[in-house]
Amino acid sequence: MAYNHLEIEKKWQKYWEENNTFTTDVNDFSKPKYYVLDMFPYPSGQGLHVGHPEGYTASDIIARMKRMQGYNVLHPMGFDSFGLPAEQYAIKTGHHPEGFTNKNIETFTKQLKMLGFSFDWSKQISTCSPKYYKWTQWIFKRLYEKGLAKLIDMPVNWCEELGTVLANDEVIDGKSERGGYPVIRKNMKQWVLDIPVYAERLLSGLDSIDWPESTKEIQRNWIGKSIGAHINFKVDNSDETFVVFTTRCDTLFGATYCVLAPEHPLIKKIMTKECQDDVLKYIDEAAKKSELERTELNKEKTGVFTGAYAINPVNNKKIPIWISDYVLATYGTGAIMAVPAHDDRDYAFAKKFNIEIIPVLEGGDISKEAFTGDGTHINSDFLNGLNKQDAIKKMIEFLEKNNLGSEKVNYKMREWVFARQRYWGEPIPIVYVDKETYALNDDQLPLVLPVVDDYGRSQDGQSPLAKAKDWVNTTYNGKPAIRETSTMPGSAGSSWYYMRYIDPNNEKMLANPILLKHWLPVDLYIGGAEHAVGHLLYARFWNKFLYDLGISPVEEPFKKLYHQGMILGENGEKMSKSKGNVVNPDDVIKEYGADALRLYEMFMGPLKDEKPWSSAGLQASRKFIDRVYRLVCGKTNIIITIEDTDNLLKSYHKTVKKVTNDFETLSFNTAIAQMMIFVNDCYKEKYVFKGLMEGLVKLLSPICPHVCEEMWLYMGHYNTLAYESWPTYDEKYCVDDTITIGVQINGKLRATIEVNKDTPSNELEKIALENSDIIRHLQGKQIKKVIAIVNKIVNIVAI
RNA sequence: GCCUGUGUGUUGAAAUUGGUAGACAAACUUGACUCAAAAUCAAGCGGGUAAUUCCGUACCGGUUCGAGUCCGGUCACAGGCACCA
Repeated sequence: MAYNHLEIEKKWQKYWEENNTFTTDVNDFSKPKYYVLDMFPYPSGQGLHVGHPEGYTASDIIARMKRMQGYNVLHPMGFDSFGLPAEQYAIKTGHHPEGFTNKNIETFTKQLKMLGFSFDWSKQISTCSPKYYKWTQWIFKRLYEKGLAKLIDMPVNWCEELGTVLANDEVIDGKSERGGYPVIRKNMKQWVLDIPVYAERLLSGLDSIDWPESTKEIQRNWIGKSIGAHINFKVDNSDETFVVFTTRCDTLFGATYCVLAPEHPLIKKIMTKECQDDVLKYIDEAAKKSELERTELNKEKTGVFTGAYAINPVNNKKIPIWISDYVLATYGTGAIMAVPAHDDRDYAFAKKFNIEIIPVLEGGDISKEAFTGDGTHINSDFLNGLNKQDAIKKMIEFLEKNNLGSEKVNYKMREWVFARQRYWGEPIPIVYVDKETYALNDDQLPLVLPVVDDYGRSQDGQSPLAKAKDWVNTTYNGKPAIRETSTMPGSAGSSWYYMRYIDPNNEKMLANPILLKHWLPVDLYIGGAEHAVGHLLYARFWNKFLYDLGISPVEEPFKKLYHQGMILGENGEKMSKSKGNVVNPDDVIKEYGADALRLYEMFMGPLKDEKPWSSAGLQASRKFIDRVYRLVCGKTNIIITIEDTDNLLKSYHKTVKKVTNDFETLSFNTAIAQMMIFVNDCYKEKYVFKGLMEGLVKLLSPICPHVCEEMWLYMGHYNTLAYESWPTYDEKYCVDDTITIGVQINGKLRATIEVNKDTPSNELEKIALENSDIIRHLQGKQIKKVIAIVNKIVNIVAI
C-alpha cells in the first residue's frame, strides 16, 4: 500500500496556505523567539535546481522542530532580484527586466511551495521593489553622511566586456566572476564604501560567532591584517619624501634599495633626465597589462632605475630608487624598502639587477637564497645580538623617538567599489551641483529607476541610466543638478535583508526597533559557502554600521552559520546542462513526491559535504516513507492502545533522544538512520502501541511534513501537526540493562561477553577469564595484566 | 608557495572523552508469497581462507594494555589566498 503523494501533498499545501499555518505574529513576545534564515535565491530563468531544496529543507526541519518545541519561529523567504541575467535578457529582447524578474519570482514561489517549506510568505521581500530599495538607498545615504560612502579616484577592476567596474570579490583569477571576461586595472573616479574602517571589528567579531572555521579563516585572510611599521625616506638632493610599509623594520640596516609601484605619483617628480625615457615606457607598459598578465609574470622580475636615490634613515646610506610592478599600488603605501638578504622577492630582483645584498641576520646562506627566518641580528648597529621580535620592538621605539616612522597596522582589504555602470540595480541617490555631491533628502526616496529606451551601455561608457536625459537633469534645492547614473552592486540589497523580514511593510522606517531588538540576531543562517567573503562580509559590515547608528541591536547579525555542500550529478561531476547530468526537482516531486525528495537530500550524507545524486537512493527514501505509512495506516500491524513491550519502548526513547539531538546539530542523516532502526524494530513486533506511532510521526514530520500530516489525521487528530508538542524521552529507557562488551587479548578481539550494565571491573575480569574462547586463546600463554574498563572493554595482556 | 579541510567496503556513509571498525541505506545473493513478474516480508553480505585463522580505516613511523580517533613525517584530493612587503 503506497500513498498517493500527488494528492496528499497538494492537499496539505492548500491547507497550510488557507489556514495561514506558518504566518508568524512577530509581535507575540510570549514565547521564546527563533529566527531561522535561508540565503535567499536569485530568481534565475532556470528555476529551482536540486541544490536549493537541500539547504531549505535543513532550515525547514529546524523551523518545524522549533515550533513544536514551543518557539515563536520566524522563517521567511524572499528574492535577491537585481542582477545581471535579467539585464542581459532586457538588452537582448528590449523588454523591461522587471517583467522577466517577476515571472521568475512567480515560478520560484510556485516551486518552493510545492516542496512544502513552512515559509511565512506574508513576509516575502524582493530587493528590486522600490518599497524595499527605498531603504537600501536610505542606508547608503547614512553611509554618505558619515563619510563612509565617497567618490574617490582609485585603481579599479574594469571589465570592458561587461562595461562596468567590479569589486574585488567579483574578480576571480583576473577574470570577471560572471562570464569570465578579462579585467584590467584602471584609475577611475568611483563610489566606494570605506569598509576598511571596520576591518578591525570585522576581524575580532569573528571570534564571537558560531561559524564554520573555514569561512572565518577565509574572512580573516581577506581582511589580511598585518602589523608592521611606516618608515619615512628622504629623496637625496630633493625635498621629496616617501613612506614605505614593512613588517620587518628590524631589517632596515639591510635595505639596499627602494621600489615604488609604477602608479606611484612621486616617480615623475624624482626621475632623472637620463632615465626618463625608460621609466615612462615602463609605466606605460604596466598600465596596459591586465590583472592576469601582471600576476602570471610573477616568476621573472622586471623594473627600471629612476636615477634617484633615497637616504636610509638609520645609517644615512644612499640607496637607489627603482620602480617595478612587483610592488602593488593598492597595498600599503605603494612603496617598499627592499632587503634582498631577507626577502625572496627582493632577492630575485637584486640578483637580476645586480644590487648589493647585505645580510643583517645570522643563519641561512645568502649566496643561494634569501633567509626569511628568525635569527640574531648582525651589521645592525644598535640591534646587533637581538632576535627578530626584540629588534622590531627596539626599531619602532627608535623610529618613533626620532620622528622617522611609526608602528602601523595594514589591511589587505580595500574600499568596496560600490558603483556599477548598469541599469538593473538600485540607483545611487546622489546629485551633482557644480561637481559637488549631495545626497537626496529622505522624502525623495525611493529614487525609482527611470524608463529607458534600451538597456545597452551608453556610448561614452556610462550606465544605461545616462540615456534617460529627463531623469538625469534635475534640480536640487532649486539649482540645476544632474543625477549619478551608476547603480549599486548586487550585494547591496542582500546586505541587510534579514532585518526587513521582521517588519517588511513598514513605510516609516527600515524596521520597528522594538521588533529588531526582539528578533535579532538570526539564530541559524544556512546557505552556500561561496558567499564566504562577498555577501557574508558585506552584511556584517552593514550591520556594524547600523549598530553604530543604534538601528541594529546586535554587533553580529548571524549567530550560527552553516553551509550545505553541493549536490553533484550522478556521475560525480558538477551538474550542468552541457554534461546532461542535471536533475530537475519538478520531475522528482512528480514521480516520488516532495517528502521523498526532502528525505533523500537529508539522508544522502552530512549536510555540509559535497555528494553525488543517486536515483537509487531517492527510491530507497521513498520506500522508507511507504514503510512508515504502512506501519501507521496499514492493516498488517494493528494499532492497539495498551503499553507495548519493553523492547520497543526502549528503542522508541532512544530514537526520540537521538533524533532530537541530531536535528539540533543538523546531523540529519544519522537522525534518519535512527528512525529506520526504530521502524525496523516495529516491524519485528506483532503489535505496536499507538502512542509510539504518534511520536514517530512527529519526529518524522519536520522532514516529511505532508505525509505526516496525513498519518496524523488518520490517527484521529483533526488539527495540523505543526504545533503539536515535540516528543520527549525518558533517560531511564535510553540505557540498556545488559550490554555486550568485547574481550581482547593483546588488543585483538577474541570474544564478546554479555554482562549487566555497570558490572565492576573485577567481576568483568572474572567473567572474561571464564569464557571458553578466551581460555582456548590463552593456552600456553602467561597473563601479564588485565585491563577491565566498566561498560567498555576487557583487554588481557599475555605472552 | 602559504592557509584550511578531507582521505574508512562495490557505492552513499556510521563510529561520545582513544575502548567490539563498517550502524543505517544502496548494489548484489538467497528464501517466503505468486501461475508468473513487480511490490512486500525475511536472511546473508569488508577481503583472503578448509578453518573459530590472518589481513584491513591513504602511506611510513611513534605514544598506549588498546589508535579510524592522539603525535611526527609523506602522498593524494577539495576549497581559499597568492609579488600583500
